Amino acid sequence: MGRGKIAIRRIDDSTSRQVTFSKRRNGLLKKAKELAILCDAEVEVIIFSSTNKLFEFSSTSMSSVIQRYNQYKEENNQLLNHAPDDELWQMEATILRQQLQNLHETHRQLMGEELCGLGVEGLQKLENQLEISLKSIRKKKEEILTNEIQELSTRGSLIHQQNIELYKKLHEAKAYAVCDENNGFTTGTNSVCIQTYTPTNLHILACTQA
Amino acid sequence: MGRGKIAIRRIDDSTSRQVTFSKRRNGLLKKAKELAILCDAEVEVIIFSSTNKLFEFSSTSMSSVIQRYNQYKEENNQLLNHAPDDELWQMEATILRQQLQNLHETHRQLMGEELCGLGVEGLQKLENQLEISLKSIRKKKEEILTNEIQELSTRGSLIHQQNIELYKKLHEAKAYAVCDENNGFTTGTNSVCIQTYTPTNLHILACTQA
DNA sequence: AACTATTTATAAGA
DNA sequence: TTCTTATAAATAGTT
Repeated sequence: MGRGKIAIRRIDDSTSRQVTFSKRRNGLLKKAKELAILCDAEVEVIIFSSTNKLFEFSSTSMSSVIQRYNQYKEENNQLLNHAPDDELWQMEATILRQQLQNLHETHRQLMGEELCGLGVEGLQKLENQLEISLKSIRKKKEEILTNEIQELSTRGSLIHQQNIELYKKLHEAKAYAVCDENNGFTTGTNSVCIQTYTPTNLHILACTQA
Repeated sequence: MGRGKIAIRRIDDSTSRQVTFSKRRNGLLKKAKELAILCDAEVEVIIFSSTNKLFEFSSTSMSSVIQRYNQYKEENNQLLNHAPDDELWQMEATILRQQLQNLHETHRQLMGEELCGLGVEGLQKLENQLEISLKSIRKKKEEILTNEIQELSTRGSLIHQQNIELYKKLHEAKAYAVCDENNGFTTGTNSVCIQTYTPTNLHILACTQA
């Protein structure tokens, strides 16, 4: 795949080999990753360059794959000469992995994937379960929203109430200030001012703060 | 690289995923081999399918690569090489148990239980997912039912067809029996015989079919 | 398991 | 190393 075709054997030219290594290494790692994602597989790649540099990819954890690999090989080769502790933990891990796998399958079905193994009856049961789930989820959502609205509304009217109080106080303060001014020099305009503040402003307030 | 482009994410259809796995697995192993040869590198690939089958490639010996890998890692992470086997397994079990627990929680939420940890947004996402699931499940169910109906219908008409054939044969047999009585006479009589039988039987048949 | 239309990887060159 | 581009190779969808 390139300008020309090359035979699959060691590239003699060192520079060219280095360049090809870099390109193909990336290609391999990319494809490993894609395979793992696309096909839900556990994939692990280890590469040592001729200059002894390490490159790796692992879809899960490297050590877990290696462990699993060893486990697989041991099962096949029947080289089970383990210390008891080892075996116990290993067994535990195996059981857990199995459980995880089962749960994974159920989970997929709940997500509407991998329905092939199910008959009409199974599908119906799944459907019923999901409808129950939906009902429960919607109820919970409504509950939260209702609460939020309730709270907001309560807080709103509280604030509004405070506002009214504040304006009342403000008004009183102003009224006193006017009275203070009247102490020395009296004019007709002052009394007019007081009267215009009292009822009208409170009404306007109620509108703007609501 | 195919008839169409695909997004790199888990393939939902299980058959398709299986096929792709098979193709890409071969591709990956081939490329690993080529890289090892072309660039004189030590390459190792381990693949576990979602059905837990093992596939592997190693340019030298697998255990030697793993050993080398562990040696390489030893510098950064002493745990992998130095910890006794049972500790490694214990670690693995712990990780698996954690994964199981996480999946369990998600599972409960899909079942409409334990929704307390979720906000409105999370609930909405869950709801959307379940609706997608339901759609997919109902589609599958309908598919199965439609197929069943189709099959029954096909089998029904097949049986009916057989019925017609049987009646025809029966009639012919009777016609010949009548002709045998007329031993040696010409075709004129035969055709009359047939005509008297034919329409009646077909009529009866037509009624049973409908 | 083949086939083939496309997409992707990459060899060569800059 | 990185970019470009012509071409080889891989593979998605189809039969």
